[in-house]
Amino acid sequence: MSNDEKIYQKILKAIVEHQLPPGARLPEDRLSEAFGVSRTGIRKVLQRLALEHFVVIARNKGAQVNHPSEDEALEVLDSRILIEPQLIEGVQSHWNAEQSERFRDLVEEEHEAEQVGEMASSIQATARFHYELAQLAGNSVLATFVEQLCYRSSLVIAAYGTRSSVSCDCGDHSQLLTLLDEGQTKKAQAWMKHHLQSIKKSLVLEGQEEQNIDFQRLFS
Amino acid sequence: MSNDEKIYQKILKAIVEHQLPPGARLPEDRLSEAFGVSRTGIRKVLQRLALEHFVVIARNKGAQVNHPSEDEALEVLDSRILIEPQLIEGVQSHWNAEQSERFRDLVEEEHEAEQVGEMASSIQATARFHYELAQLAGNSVLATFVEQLCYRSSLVIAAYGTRSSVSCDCGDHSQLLTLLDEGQTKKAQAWMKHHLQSIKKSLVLEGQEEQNIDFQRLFS
DNA sequence: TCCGTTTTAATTGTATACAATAATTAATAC
DNA sequence: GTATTAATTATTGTATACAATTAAAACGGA
Repeated sequence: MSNDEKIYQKILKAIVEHQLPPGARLPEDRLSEAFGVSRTGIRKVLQRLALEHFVVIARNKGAQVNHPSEDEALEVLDSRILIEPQLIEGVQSHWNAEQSERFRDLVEEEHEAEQVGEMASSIQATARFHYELAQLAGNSVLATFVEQLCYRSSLVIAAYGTRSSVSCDCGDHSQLLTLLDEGQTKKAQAWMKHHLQSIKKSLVLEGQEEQNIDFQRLFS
Repeated sequence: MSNDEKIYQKILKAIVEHQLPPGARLPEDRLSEAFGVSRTGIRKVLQRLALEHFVVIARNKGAQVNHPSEDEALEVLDSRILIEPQLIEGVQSHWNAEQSERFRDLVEEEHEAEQVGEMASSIQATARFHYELAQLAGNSVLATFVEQLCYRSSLVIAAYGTRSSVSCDCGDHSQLLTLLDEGQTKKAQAWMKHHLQSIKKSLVLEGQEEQNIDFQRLFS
């Protein structure tokens, strides 16, 4: 893996794991000395992150972690609701014992992270479950798009998520695996749709956005 | 629009209109003198085009117009087949006389370009019809993705297309507009699916070669 | 002529310098 | 003391220089 790619991965990880919260500034020189490269390499990475909507770059003002709008948040989830259930069919056709075991390991990782209370790795593992499943459907163009949507979802959850956004109350991913094991494609599709919809519902879209503080009253 | 953006648009246009054929090399210094900027700006644009799969960059070997593999070609079309029909519902709900007229104008442009035999603008207009329709569905995340898929389709057609890939034999886009006018959502969905499938079928999957390009004249 | 090696040229990778712009602080007038 | 302006600092935008790498040409021996 190239050096640029490693830097990209590290920053992206920090963003989706909420170590760099939405709105955090990302000055080029600070990053360049942190990673031990010149600004040139950092700029390249930031441009990429901007194209993928993980950061926003304002001319002459630099980059900061994207704080998705409410519209963007909903659209990201809606996109997943439209695509991911449709991929189940392809997943089912590639399903076998080996895959089943591999994904159960992933679910196990999710559980462990959640038990220990490590929000960061829990989010990471959950996203990974979804986009590795997408890869199995056999269309890498769509799989890449879903992967990006999963990461963007992490950012959305950072901005608007609640506890149940991470470990949603419709049950865990192992239920889906069981349905796939049993060859119940339709039910698996329905499960996936419901799963994503419940994540969407768990978002709280209000409050912290633009709170216009009335200093007059506050200090009178 | 920033200067970078203008350069990006021009190169992208040249690619999707087949003036820069798949496989064409894009040396940084040649482009930088053609556009009158330093290599820095050109590199930025090339990186973006690479992320969007319009060019491929090989380390120490530079960029060239992507020649999509057969797999990629099929996956791009399959992605559209999966997504675009699903957007019809949202399109229908936003449909009105004004939109109808706007899209009929677009179809008119397609016809004119085709009459004159201008492959380039014909391809451009056809892509535009599809992604502007996608925008109407009300999900800008998906619309952006569909837009990219449409442009990538132009590249696929450059590599594997035939005459009927651009002006497909299942009839023109005005048929879809009529269905939308009549509120026949299901039929419109089916039409869209069939339309994209017939484009996919029109591809002939085998290869060809490259040539030499005068960047100075192309971009002056 | 053909093949392999060596040398040369062309091209990209990375760092740095300087200019342009925005943000912050200091200064001044009222 | 406050508000407005000026000066300073910090940060990004762009071009260029040089190193690293690859591709191409020249060369020599069989």
